[in-house]
Amino acid sequence: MSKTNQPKRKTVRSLKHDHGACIQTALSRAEQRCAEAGERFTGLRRQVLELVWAEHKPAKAYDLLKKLSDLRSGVAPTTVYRTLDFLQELGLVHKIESLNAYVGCSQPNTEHSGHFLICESCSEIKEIENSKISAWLERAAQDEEFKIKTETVELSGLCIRCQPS
Amino acid sequence: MSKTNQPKRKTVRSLKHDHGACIQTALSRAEQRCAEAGERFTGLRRQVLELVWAEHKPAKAYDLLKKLSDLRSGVAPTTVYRTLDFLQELGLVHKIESLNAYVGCSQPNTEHSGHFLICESCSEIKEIENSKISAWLERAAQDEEFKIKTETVELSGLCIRCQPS
DNA sequence: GCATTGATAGTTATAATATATCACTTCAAC
DNA sequence: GTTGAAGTGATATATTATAACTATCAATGC
Repeated sequence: MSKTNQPKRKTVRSLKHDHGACIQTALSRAEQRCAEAGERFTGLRRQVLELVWAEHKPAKAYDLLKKLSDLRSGVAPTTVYRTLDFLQELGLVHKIESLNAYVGCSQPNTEHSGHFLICESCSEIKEIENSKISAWLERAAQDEEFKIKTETVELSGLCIRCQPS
Repeated sequence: MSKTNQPKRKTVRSLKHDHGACIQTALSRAEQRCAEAGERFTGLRRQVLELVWAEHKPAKAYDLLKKLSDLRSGVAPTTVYRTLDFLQELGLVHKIESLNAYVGCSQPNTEHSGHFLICESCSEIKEIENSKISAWLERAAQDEEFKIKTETVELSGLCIRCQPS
């Protein structure tokens, strides 16, 4: 066993990724986003967002409920769903429709629909920032004279680390 | 009131669209598809598919359950979900993840993920056949060296008939 | 201060969606 | 006609989500 003060490294991701900092960034962006919107970033909202960001994996509402119950009392489904709805409205989390689960948004300051790569093997989720996708989809919709309001784009498959070499 | 034998015209779509024929086409394609796959197109499967195709709108599992109960006895949730799963595996229906609902597939003979335009106003759903979308998404995924297996693309908004003029 | 008010959170109940499991039936192949 | 697999029936339960009402908190004007 190493005697260094390095934090434990458990996943491949963590080899390159300081997740503590990642969560802190998300929280301070959220604080900022709430301030802008004139909304309060309450203890409950902070705790739920922190739990959602605990991993780069989709968080299920009832799993959040269980974890949240360890942190405070009087937690019911409503508590979780209400808070997730709030966070969604501010663009702080996205719902993954194909999994009935939630992930933190990495770009809460820009207006956008989330587009996701979902690894079926390790469950990690990556939000792709490729704005061309929206432009392409708009174009396809225009062929039908359809006016898009929200885009659900969820691509399931294998991330680079889970592909057989 | 007209005295012709024309069927009643209730929706805008029906003015240009012979939906009876539309369902018949879907059913015979399904028969063909099952034969190819060495699967049986049973009465139950036919009835469920017919109900899914009743409208170009998403059909919810429990609504199908109710309607199916009028047609036969011993219908439970399992009956419906099992049959929908079967139809999905053969590519005869798609699930709309953002609505927890099902629509008939218009191209059951070609291998494809469904891409949908969903009107928030009239609920009509159109499957877009634009194969460029898949190519674009592949390209975006390749930037992350991600291997796509299934695509969920659901674009909600307003169809041409529901847009304010 | 403190009363008013709207936003936030707690509480209870229930609705909507989906799966597990086991038993019975049907049907096609032999 | 037997048999074995596929299909369906039946019962129970798990999972996901919302409704409706009450209590508390926190900002504001007085």
